[in-house]
Parts: sequence; C-alpha cells; structure tokens
Amino acid sequence: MRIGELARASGMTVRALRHYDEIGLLVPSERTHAGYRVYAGEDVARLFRIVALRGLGLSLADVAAALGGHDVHAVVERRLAALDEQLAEGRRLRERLARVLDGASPHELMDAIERMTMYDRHYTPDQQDQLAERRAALGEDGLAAAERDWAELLDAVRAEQAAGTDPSDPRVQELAARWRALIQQFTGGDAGLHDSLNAMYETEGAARASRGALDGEVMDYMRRAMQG
Amino acid sequence: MRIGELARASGMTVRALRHYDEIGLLVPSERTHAGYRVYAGEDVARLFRIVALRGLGLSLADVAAALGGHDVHAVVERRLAALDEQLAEGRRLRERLARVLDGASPHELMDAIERMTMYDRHYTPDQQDQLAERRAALGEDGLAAAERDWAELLDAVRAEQAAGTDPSDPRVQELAARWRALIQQFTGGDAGLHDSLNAMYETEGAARASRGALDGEVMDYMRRAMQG
DNA sequence: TTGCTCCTCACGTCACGTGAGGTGGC
DNA sequence: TTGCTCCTCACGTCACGTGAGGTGGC
Repeated sequence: MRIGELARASGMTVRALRHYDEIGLLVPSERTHAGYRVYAGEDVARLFRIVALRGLGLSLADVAAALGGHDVHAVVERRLAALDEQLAEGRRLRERLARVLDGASPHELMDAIERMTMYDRHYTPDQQDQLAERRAALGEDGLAAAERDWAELLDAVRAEQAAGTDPSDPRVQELAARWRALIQQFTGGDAGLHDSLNAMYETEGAARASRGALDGEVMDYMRRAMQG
Repeated sequence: MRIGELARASGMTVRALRHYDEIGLLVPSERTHAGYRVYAGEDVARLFRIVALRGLGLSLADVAAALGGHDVHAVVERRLAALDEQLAEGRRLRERLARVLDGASPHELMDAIERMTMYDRHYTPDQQDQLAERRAALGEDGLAAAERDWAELLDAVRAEQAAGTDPSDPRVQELAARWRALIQQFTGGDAGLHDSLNAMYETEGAARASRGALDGEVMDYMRRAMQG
C-alpha cells in the first residue's frame, strides 16, 4: 500500500503520514528502491489505532505512549481530566464574554471590559455580587444621581486645589465629608469592600482605578484633607 | 517606566512586552540612548487595554483590530460564537471519552476505542442508539451466547472452507442460514442498519470491520454461499 | 514522452519561554 | 568594581499545511 492510497483509506493527509514517519510514530515497514513508502498490513492496523486515539484528542506523544504499552486506561483518564479542566475554563470565559456583551452599550464596551478585568482582580466574586445588588437597589436614577454628585464634588475639589486652599480649611473639610458619604454609599458601609477599594487605588493608581475620573494629585489632596 | 516595572505592574512577562513591541502591538514611545524601552503613561494605558482584551481570549490580531478602531462589539461577539463552537466540540469529545471509559474493561479498552471510532464513522447516532437498545435487551447472557454462536459458526465455516466443500453444498447452505439468522439478530431486521453494516464491511474490509474475527477469504466464501 | 504519484528539504503557524552572549546604570 | 536590569539574536513548541524543486512508474 502506498502513501496516497493509505491516506485516502484512513482519511488522513499524505503530509500527516509523512509526519508520523518523521517522528517515528508510524514508520512504513518497507521502501521501494526509489524511496516510496510501502505500508504493510500491520502498518495499516497501527494507523487505524492512531486515528482512533487521535479522535479522543490525545497528543501524538500520548498516542505513542498508549501504543507503546503504557496503560491506555490511565492515559485516557488523564485526557478526560485535562478536558474537564479545559471545559470549566471555557465556561468561565464564556461567562465573562456574555457579561460584558449584555452589561454595556456598544460604545462603552471597551471601557466595560477594562473595568471588569480590574474588578475581577480586586474584588472577590461575593464582593462583586454585593456591588451589583447595591447598584440594582439604587436603580438607574440613583446611579445617574450618584454620578452627578461625584462630578460636582470633583469640580469643587479641583477648584479649591487650584485656588491653593489648605486641606484643613473648613470649606475643604466639608468637601471631604461629602467624599466620605459617597464612598459610604458605594460600599454600603462594608469594611471588606472598603479595604478592597483602597487596595485597588493603591496598586492600580488613582487614574486607572477611577477609570480616568481623577488623578494622583487630586487624590493626594483629598487624602490630606481627610487625615487633617 | 522601564520594561521590568511595567511587567510587574501589569502581570505580564518581560518577554511578552518585547513580543508586543516586535509585532507592533505596543511600541514604547521612547528609548534611552542605550536602547532601554521607556513606556509613557499612554503606553501603560494601552497595555492595560491589551491585557483586558486578552483576558477575553482574543488573539493578538483581534486585540490589535479592537484597539485599531474595529468594532469591538463585533470582535467580541465573534469570539463568543467561536468559543461556543469550541465548547460544543469539547462536550462531544468528553462524551466519547466517558463512553469508552465506562463501556469497556481496562484490558479491552484499546479495542473499544477503535470500535467506537469505526462505528461513529458508519452508523448514525440513531442507529447506534438502536444497537445499544438491542444489546441491552439481550442482556449479558444473551450477548455471551451470541458471541459463542458466532465463534462456533465461524469454526464450522473455516472447517468446510479448509476441506474445500463447495459453497452450494447443503452443509454450507445450512451454515449460511445460521449466518443470516445471527445478522438478523444483530440488526433486528432493520434494513437501514443492514445497509450500514454492509457498507462498513465494504469500505473498511472484513478484517477491520469484524475487529479481526474474520478475514477476506472467509467473507468471500460466505458471500458465495449466500448468493449460491 | 506525458501525467500522476512520490520524494526531500524547509519555511510558516501562535504567543511567547528559554537560554546565550553582551552591555548600561547606580 | 559588583549586582541588577536591560538589550538582541535565535531556537523550540505542536501537528502538520504549503510550496519548491526534482524524480520514479505506467
């Protein structure tokens, strides 16, 4: 049996058969004087076993091991375990994809993806559930109001900072109080969430953690105000 | 920001960052006179977008497309569709693996894998269900009895063939009748199953189709007996 | 002599990991 | 001067696909 015929009979490509020869997985038992590969009956039988094992998703190394006398049962079980791992991973990824696709409008999608990635790094799944609950409780109107509150507060802070007002000044202290209140609204008073939020600002930096809403200088100014 | 620092901050490896530079995905906006890569704030921001998109399982080409102004929503949706396809494939494979693992004893596992592979090529899923039902109906004892029947019949056929008995001889004709009966038991009289069985013997050859139980010569002898 | 089959290199794939060998910076 | 960080090649990974350039076999 020559290589083309065997390829047709087995559904493999000629190149694949040559590859198996190269790596020693299936070496034809004969060659013609011109170098043509000649496959004998036992070679054909071996190829069909190879095809069957490949059909289980085994690597060529595992196929070789299985044919080489290794415990086939163990090889297949390992493959099953690896596949289960892979499927679980795939399902988690699917979750993420679906979450960003229906959680964000198309034009803010990139932003939502980045936020999700950062949140996944800093909040536990439980904490993310808490945050989602709190957002749901606020409702659309509540969220929009909170965003307005933040924007107004930040404007005011920046104005004082630009004017050079001392952080201990009563006017700035009043802004600090509003700041605390908004954070309190975000965390719902949960100490764990508060810690995670702080840790995120610490490790990611104010600019990324706030998604561009504030920078390091504003943050420093407010820290001094809240400590003073 | 130098490359090591950025690697630590982003969780990527230095090599990966160099790779992104090589392929033009993230080219640092500066180099020191000694050739050190210097990443500016916008480079850092771009890297974090890259990391976020990679976290969705996008290829670097898709990441580049998404950052290059392509419709992120469409890119992510395509990724989701591809992942679903992949998951379905994985589940089918898992099915196969589980099927051979609990359908066969360890020492006949290799054989079961080959049989399953061949059956999957020649019987439709419905037909395989039918066969499974018929096996279940026969029970362990029935299956063992059928195997004994086949073994005895084959011994008898080989004996007549070796003795040079003409296929039209009444003794051989009686064997042919038993042969038909056993096949009838296997197919349950279903014409579709019978056709698939014949097609399998046709394309795979008697030796492989019967898993070594009979060879081309016995098969030819019986064909003549049944036609005669 | 003309198609068809076969042969042997050898590069390309994807996203880096892993040295090798060398140099800037504090 | 000594560590530490950085640099540029360049091979290896996995299972082949895809030419290029050439030669048997009927």
